[in-house]
Amino acid sequence: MMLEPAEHAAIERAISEIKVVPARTVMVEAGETLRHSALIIDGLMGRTISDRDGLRQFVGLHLPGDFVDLHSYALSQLEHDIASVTHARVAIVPHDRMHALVTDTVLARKLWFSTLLDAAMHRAWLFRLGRLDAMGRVAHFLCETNARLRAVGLSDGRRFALDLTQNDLAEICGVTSIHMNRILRQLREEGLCIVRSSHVEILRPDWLAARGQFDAAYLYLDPDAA
Amino acid sequence: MMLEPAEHAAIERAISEIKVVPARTVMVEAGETLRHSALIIDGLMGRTISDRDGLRQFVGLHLPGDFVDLHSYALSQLEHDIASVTHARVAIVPHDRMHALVTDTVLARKLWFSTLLDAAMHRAWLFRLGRLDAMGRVAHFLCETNARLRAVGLSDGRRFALDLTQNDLAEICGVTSIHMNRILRQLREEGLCIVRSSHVEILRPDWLAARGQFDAAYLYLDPDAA
DNA sequence: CGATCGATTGATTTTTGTCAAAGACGGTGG
DNA sequence: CCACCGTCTTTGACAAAAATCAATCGATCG
Repeated sequence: MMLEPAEHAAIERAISEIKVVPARTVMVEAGETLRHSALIIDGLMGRTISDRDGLRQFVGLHLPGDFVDLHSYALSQLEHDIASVTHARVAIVPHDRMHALVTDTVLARKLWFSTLLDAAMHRAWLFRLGRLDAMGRVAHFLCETNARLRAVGLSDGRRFALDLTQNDLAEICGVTSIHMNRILRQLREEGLCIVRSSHVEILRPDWLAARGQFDAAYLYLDPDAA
Repeated sequence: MMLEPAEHAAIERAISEIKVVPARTVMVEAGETLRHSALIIDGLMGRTISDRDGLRQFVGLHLPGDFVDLHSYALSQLEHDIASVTHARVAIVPHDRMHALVTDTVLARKLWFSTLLDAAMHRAWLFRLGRLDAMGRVAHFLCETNARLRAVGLSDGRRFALDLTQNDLAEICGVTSIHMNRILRQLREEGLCIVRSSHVEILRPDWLAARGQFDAAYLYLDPDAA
């Protein structure tokens, strides 16, 4: 989020506790009244909406460093669940301490900005689900995740650790897990990329980006990232 | 947005001009550097992302009263287009005048809140595209639009004017216009609702909501709306 | 070692997209 | 006033994509 050291320190001071969340646990349920937001220290967390049969659609995936539910500060309740994917640790920032933070209008704008980035990512996901076929969706998601992880030093641009099951990927891309399995095999057979549980290797980044019609503009990353 | 009269007046004073946008015109192109935001006075506008063949995916639809690209204030450029659907009039608010507005921290929070509502709607759209079949998507969209129009007095809960072609609906729901046509016929034949260009009549609001698994919570509307 | 969870595969059905062509409708210019 | 035109809607036949059903396989864990 490109915070000044002083801002970073201010946020750190606002942390009331560190919470450990086991893998595959719902941390926040839709409709719950919230009095704090959470910042991911490590692990993966997802924002999910369930249909009437309990089948989930991921509407966002959060990496270490992300403010996972800053939205709840202003909304006070969320219309989706927040669940861990892997084992995770989060820093809890009570909303009443947040009030103090946002009196700094510069920091307030940065926090606002970060929620706007979430919205921009939502829109990219809408494009993905609305206009791409299953393989395109997977390609797009992998490119996005590669870019995001690279921005925080967790990918070298081709390989990165990613602890998602094929079922998780299916819930992200809006397809069945069986179909996801076939798509991953195809990607492997066509030499585009290799996706294993916990690890991704992109063999042809440019081809994959073309297949997923991926353009990183919506991530608003530093242009000079490695 | 539940503004106080004084806040409303402040925003009105910030308007620099009223712009007329003909139907089906791109007002803002992705990547453009923006120095102002727009508030819809009348007409429909959409936020769209095009694929490489120029096929569009709507990632949002804006009604009169909506701040259509408040996001651009903080982002300074957008990663999607903003285009009119019908003929429209918008009020232009220059970003430098916005700076003055957001020194009022209460108003700043309300503007922030309104962008968070956009994000919440994006998430509902993600659910729609990711988990619902074509008929469910249409049902969900119609319920949403009915609820939003009702909130601003433009629907009685069953009938409302809506100037969208079947192709627009298709671009919103992520299906082909041919398939959209078939879905609308089915909805008509099953007695759920009648969609004509420019007019929608919902015959069984509860059935339609069930078919689209629609729950208005994400709109954060006043509970006591008519 | 059995149990469980995730990955994998084949056969089949359902949904949706594609191609091609008409029909309806309003607006425009002759 | 009417013929023409473009846009939107409608329909049918067919192809492609994805879902569903039913197993099997493999690894990990108590």
